[in-house]
Amino acid sequence: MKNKIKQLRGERGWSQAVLAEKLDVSRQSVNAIETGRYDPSLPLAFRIARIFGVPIEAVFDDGDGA
Amino acid sequence: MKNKIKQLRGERGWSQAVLAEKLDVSRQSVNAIETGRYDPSLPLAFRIARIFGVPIEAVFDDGDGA
DNA sequence: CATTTCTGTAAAGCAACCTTTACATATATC
DNA sequence: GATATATGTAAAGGTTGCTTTACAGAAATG
Repeated sequence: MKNKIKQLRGERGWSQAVLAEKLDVSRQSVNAIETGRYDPSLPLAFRIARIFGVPIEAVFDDGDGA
Repeated sequence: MKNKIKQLRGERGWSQAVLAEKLDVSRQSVNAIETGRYDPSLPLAFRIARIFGVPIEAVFDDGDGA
């Protein structure tokens, strides 16, 4: 599952640590999700999308079926 | 995390077993998600939304922050 | 060059998701 | 009443998500 977290985060000038704090998760979780090591849970995906102010589909992309 | 799977499924006349087959998961998983015992993974949430032809936010609702 | 900030990754452990097998109940149709 | 379909739930086990602690390299700043 691809995502645009790095891009959205960069546009706002937030470090991984800052985003992690806003999301109430560890910095390692942000890094792991951003680098594609694993996908976030659905509740966390909602928080991520809401913090960036966009729909979930604007952050995550399963190509066509992952 | 609340969801409208039961409603969307009912509108289409699909049983839990039929939906499970379309999603490629077990019937028990569909039941557990539908009855709120746990949330689907993000990839599964994408498949669910796509099968119903609606955005993820139209199926799932975390109230305001779960 | 020294220090700080940011990022990437690893290991160990707990919690959540999802599976298979199995049983119980309800409703419908014969 | 018997059979079939639909739903709800449980237990055990594997996989994935997320944590804490820890180390290392890259990039900025003094």
